[in-house]
Amino acid sequence: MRTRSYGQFCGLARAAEMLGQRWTLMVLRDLLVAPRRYTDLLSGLPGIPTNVLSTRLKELEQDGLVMREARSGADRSVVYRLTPRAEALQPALDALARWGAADMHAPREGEIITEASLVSALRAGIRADAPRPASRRTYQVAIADVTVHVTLDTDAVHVAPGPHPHPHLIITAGPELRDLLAGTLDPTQAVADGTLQLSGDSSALGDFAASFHVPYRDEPSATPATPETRR
Amino acid sequence: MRTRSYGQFCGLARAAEMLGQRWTLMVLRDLLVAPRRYTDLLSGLPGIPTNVLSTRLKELEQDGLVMREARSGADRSVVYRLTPRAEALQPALDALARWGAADMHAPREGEIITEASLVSALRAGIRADAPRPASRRTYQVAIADVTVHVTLDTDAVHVAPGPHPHPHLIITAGPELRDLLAGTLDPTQAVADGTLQLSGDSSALGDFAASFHVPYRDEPSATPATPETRR
DNA sequence: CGGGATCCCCCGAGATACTG
DNA sequence: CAGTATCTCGGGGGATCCCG
Repeated sequence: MRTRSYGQFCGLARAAEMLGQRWTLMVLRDLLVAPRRYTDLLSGLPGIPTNVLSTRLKELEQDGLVMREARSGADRSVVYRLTPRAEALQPALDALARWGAADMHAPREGEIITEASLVSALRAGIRADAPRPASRRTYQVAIADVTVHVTLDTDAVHVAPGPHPHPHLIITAGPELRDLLAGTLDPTQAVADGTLQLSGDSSALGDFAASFHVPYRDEPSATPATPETRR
Repeated sequence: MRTRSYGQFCGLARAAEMLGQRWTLMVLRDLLVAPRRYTDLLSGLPGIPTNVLSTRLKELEQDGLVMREARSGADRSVVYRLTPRAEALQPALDALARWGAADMHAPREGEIITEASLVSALRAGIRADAPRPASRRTYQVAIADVTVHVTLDTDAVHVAPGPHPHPHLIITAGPELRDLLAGTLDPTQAVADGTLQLSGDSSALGDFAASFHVPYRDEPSATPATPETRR
């Protein structure tokens, strides 16, 4: 049985009817990163009950947001893939993610970072107005056990899961990467004190930092030691 | 007791934790239009149980999204007003509303149009790239029993609830206004067949139509014989 | 009359076990 | 691997009641 309608001829109400169920946005976030199998989704969303995931996938399929691809063959796996209709959610989910990130400073007790959460955060933070580098640059970003890669093209930014075969620069960090995206973490100092670890062409870090921006709501008053300027 | 966390360091998860409860987005939509009293919200959201509205308002207040203003004085009314933090949701809710409107053609059985839904739909549909008129134009838009007004300034578009004292043009329509926003309703023909009723400076209709755009997902090819198909 | 609080019922979510 | 089955429990739907 589907959730009751809100009874209004309203785009936001329609969206809320399709997306408002618990875990639905998280499932879509994961599928926006890449098509996933059932168990991929389970492991990427710790805490989701299996019956709830099962129910959500059926509802999303019925709403025309998810396609279920049963692969017959060697690996009899089932892959869930977003429809174009669901992919059109990207701008809206990015806006929501930016809003939610505006007062997300550090992980709360027990909060983890997943591949999908990192890709989602970076995609949401791509600045349209960023100066693009003269030539393509590639990065690998690692936090804890998740790795994603970023491509700075001369005309676009791409974020995708997994490592990059030949990145110009490998950035290894912790949740403090959040501050780098906000512009409240001085890159050179962060490298100096080990918050950020670089491997490769360190000079490419500036282009990376300039390509993203996820501001905090109330720019925290400069920490005494680091009077960091913000944009 | 608040809803459980998703356990991830993720802006979208934070947003979902604050906004994902049933009716929350609708309450915020109404408050984005104007501060409201408890009974205003009840009447603007037919079907919401009073205990749910009460609970949502408390949660929103605790999350720093709503301020409760108890007016002592002649009218001892309580007014709920959004905080700046909640007003920052506007772009995200607009994006969601556009997405939800993309396959919202006609009202489903029993669906109504409220003041907040109309203001919200128009605000979500403001095109940033629209040509602005040489001088300010004002409109009053009426559907069924709700009336809102629109101001086309030379550098911005404003949508607000209620009538306008001296509109250049009064537009009276039905849900087919949705098709006008999508660009699939020919204004001159709609006026001719009574779908749109104008009162005032009819020549201002073009500027109005050009200022908004809420496309359908699959743009239905302009049906030459029957311009209007769905209802 | 505005602004809720209280009650009951039931569905949906959480947790876990089990199966094709 | 990809779910279904079952149970419990909290939260939403709906109606009514209460208080200043």
